[in-house]
Amino acid sequence: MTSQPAFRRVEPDARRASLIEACARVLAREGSAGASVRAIALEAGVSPGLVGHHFGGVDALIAATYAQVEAQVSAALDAAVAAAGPDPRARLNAYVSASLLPPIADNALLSTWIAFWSLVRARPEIARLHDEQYGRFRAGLEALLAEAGVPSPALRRTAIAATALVDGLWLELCLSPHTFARGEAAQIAREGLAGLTSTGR
Amino acid sequence: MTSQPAFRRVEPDARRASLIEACARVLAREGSAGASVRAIALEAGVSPGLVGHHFGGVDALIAATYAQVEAQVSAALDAAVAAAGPDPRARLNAYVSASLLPPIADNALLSTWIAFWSLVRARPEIARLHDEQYGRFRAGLEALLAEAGVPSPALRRTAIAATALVDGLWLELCLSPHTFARGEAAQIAREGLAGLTSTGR
DNA sequence: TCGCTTGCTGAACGATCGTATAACAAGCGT
DNA sequence: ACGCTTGTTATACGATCGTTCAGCAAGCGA
Repeated sequence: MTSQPAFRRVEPDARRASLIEACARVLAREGSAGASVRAIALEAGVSPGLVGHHFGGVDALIAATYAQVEAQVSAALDAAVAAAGPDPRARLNAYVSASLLPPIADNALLSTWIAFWSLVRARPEIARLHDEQYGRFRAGLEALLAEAGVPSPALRRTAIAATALVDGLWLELCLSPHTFARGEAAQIAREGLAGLTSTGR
Repeated sequence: MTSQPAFRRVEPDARRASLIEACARVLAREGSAGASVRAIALEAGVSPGLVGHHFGGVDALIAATYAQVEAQVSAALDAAVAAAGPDPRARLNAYVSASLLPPIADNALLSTWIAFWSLVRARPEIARLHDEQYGRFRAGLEALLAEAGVPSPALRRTAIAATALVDGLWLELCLSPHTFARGEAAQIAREGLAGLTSTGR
């Protein structure tokens, strides 16, 4: 009778990725308060010591998870824009709509995102990542708005408003998912965007 | 030499109010993660045991703090609307602008609010309070929108969009206060509202 | 097949968490 | 002036937190 190995050795990059995924799942399920080293390690099926071994501390793991989630969202948005074709208005709509439809407007992803928000004020590293992410999101939106003919002076304010609209819908979608459905949120965002760009002059 | 009293006896209601204020300050300063019984008691200048004595547990204190902050915000918004006079459009603008100007768009208040958001998913009592608060905010907005001539079919969607716009601006105002100023946020909200109501048809 | 590298485990540490409770004392009523 | 009510303190308890580290073992290379 040959006993199976008590654990599997995995190369560091793969293990780090596995821990990041587990961290995202815990953040989604229990919020930032429940994202303890032990809970994450249990979720990943490894011992608690591994977090310190691969990331140095739980803060670095959470920051890495933020970076990875943000990269996923950015990639999905870029893909949606690319799939929308050349029409500027369609590309703009695709950017905003995609933010509020699967796979981005996924319950787990939104919960993870709000957990990050709650950490911004406490952890400077998370705050830095947030600023970068917000800047990127708004810059992408500004570029699409410019393509769509929004004049330069109104660009910044329109982009801020549209970002706020999307973030606010994300927030409510996450906090009380029964208030409205994902499809309705996307529709509201599309209509709202039309209003924001029409009077932005 | 007469030694001064080691502590002062205060009637329960006043002590509860004092603890609620201390809780709000801690939430604003350190976020939800830092709102421990001991930190709150230290902030209030009392012993940790008092929290359990007056509220039964820290969860009830946080819920009570939520309720009190929400009541303050509601009162301030109602006052702003009342001060705006009879014109429907002015009342609507006052409602939205007041949400993004002092004293509501105060750093401490916004930080407290985001701390509550981060607790919604973890604590059912907070989730219930949030649903009530969100419903009230949206209902007030719907009433003002109806006054301002927004047709009934578009009422719900427009109110959701406007609420999302305000929440999103709150969020960013709180997460990275250096991105834009409070006054700019109020201006963006006013312009955005004009756009939302013009094409909401 | 065996040694070596190293990913990994699991226990232990001190700090801090929320809560319960016995003892204390402030200050009003008599 | 003194007893009584009760608001308040201080301590203790068990659980859980993040982190550390000595040692085990997986699995590749020789």
